[in-house]
Amino acid sequence: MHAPSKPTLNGHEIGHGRLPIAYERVLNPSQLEAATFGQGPLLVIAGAGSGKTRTLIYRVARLVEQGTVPKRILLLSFTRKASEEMLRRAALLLDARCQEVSGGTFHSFANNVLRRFAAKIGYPHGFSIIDRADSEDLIHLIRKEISAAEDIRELPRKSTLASMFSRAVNKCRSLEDIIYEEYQHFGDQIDQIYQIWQLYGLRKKEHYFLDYDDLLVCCQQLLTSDPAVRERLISSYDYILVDEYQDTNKIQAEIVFLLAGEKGNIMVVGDDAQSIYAFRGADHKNIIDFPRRFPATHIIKLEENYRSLQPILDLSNQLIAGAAEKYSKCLYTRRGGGELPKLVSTIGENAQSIYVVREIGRLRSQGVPLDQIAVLFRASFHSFDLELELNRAAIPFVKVGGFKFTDSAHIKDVLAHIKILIAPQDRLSWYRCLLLVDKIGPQSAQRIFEAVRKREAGAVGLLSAPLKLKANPGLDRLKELIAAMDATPHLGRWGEMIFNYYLPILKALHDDHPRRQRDIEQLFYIMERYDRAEDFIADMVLEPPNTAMEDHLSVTEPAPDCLTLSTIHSAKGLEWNTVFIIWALEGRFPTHHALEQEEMLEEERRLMYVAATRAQRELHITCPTQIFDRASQTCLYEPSRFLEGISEEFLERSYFDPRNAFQKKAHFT
DNA sequence: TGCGGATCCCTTTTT
DNA sequence: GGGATCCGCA
Repeated sequence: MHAPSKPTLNGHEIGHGRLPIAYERVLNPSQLEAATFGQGPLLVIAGAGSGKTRTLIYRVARLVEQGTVPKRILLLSFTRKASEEMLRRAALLLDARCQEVSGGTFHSFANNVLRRFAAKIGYPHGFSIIDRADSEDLIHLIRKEISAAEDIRELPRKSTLASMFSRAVNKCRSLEDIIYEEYQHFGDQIDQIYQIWQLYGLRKKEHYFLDYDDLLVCCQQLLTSDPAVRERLISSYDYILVDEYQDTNKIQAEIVFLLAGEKGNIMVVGDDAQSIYAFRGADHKNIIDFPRRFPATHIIKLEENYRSLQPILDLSNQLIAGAAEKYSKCLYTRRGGGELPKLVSTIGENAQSIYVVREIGRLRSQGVPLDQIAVLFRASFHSFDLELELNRAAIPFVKVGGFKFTDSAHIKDVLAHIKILIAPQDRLSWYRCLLLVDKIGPQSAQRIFEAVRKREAGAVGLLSAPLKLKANPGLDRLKELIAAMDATPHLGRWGEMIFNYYLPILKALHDDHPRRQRDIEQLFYIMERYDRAEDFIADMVLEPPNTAMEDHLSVTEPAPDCLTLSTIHSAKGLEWNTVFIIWALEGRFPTHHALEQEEMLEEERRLMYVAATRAQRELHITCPTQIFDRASQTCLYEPSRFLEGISEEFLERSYFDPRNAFQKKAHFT
């Protein structure tokens, strides 16, 4: 028997015009069962590359084909990009109705629900969503406020505080528990930390701020406390489909449960072996608990892999077999052939980069296009040296993951000027704008903000607020900008105004302003697609462009024939002909942060598994040795523990020295 | 009060 | 190499 064939058009699956889709011809029996499943709860355990997305697409098409109103299907997935892509493919398969399916991330779904019922959660005039950086800034202000000048150094820094709070919320634990379990060294400061947490909650209320976690919590609380709202939402959807269920946390699982209602037409798809978001509270036990919450659950397993050649699957199975928790699947393929995955060690980081560049050269000469090659790594800074080598070799690449476009100072600056107009109570954005003005520091910024707030006249209140300040040309320019923006309530016109105002500031602040200027132009290009500033800002917080700026923002078509550099987290769900995993070095991957805790190590292992299963035909793992690690003050030289025990039968080991090409290597010791 | 320079720290993954 | 903080000068 053959693997089911995929009819394709431009690489995408297509149906047969208006003819019924021949599900049984294009899906394997398990996929078919999932796609055509009727009513009731369904759990699909889908191994890597087993056609999970495909199955979901066909299920959406099937439901629509059978007459379900598209809007009444709710598809929750991990990123908006993923769900858009899914619906696009479903539309190709059936027809444009599929594009109308409701969907998005849990956070964007929660946002939509809360906007509709804002009054019920105490925000009759709406709310703004703050991202992680904003939330840290707010915590920072509180931290400075409450600490007597002498003990501020004793307190955890703002990012640590933010992590503590977020973990407590996402894991549904008390702050005390989190501190005692994961931050013992701050046990003495627990009272102050708790006080900061409470003030943080208060400040958010005062400013109508919701952070990422609040979106989920408020949504869950709304569903729990208001049966009428819950009924309305339940009756809005006939079917709920959740992708990547292994990466949901307790609150998200609860939301799913609350939405399912009596009908329980809920399908979740996931793979416990690919759970890599425990650090933000994801609980892969949600998958295991699902049949308990929905006793009538039907379970389907997808184990046949259509992505990778057998040697890659063998290695992946070996990787996950070493896990403490046993996983109940084993991937197999019917496609033969393929070479053993390689583990290549080099002396130093640069030799690793040179190896990757040379291999990419070889692949290209063999006709593999660059966009079929990816380099994956644990943390985004791991690719710095490689990026230099790629530039030297004139190999174009896009980098995904890590620092985001919206994290950079100049983009945040621009967004802050929009935010003060649409949310004049937003203290953080006011501070940000005011501190950019010459001669204005924290003290003046605070006074000005309070004066504007008292006016209760929106951002233009700045023009009439009584400010006891000396003449300040910079501030006058800001006033002019605000007046002009206020007089022109068209988002499309704001870009130019802010640009003209901000450009001199940008030039004075950053010596690399040409690059930053291009970023800002890109931002305005994205902005043009929006009518309402509120929608634009909300999207920038909830779904910021994921590529790390430069010229290839995802606004235009994906850059043609370009190598992909990506964190493993951002590579989830994707696949390439050839994959390089770099820095498979003990202390880097697994990261030294994980070495002490068994659970974190297990997550690192799953991460390695996710990385390896991205490859279709070739897999190269590299391990630079003799790396001095500043954090531990030691020299790192051991390959990742996940590879150590794997026999020669599954992994070919060699040593690469750029000066005299390759040397085979029998064994590591 | 603002600001530039010196010194200390730590360096992950994402909505 | 970049933040956060401190300190001294204008």
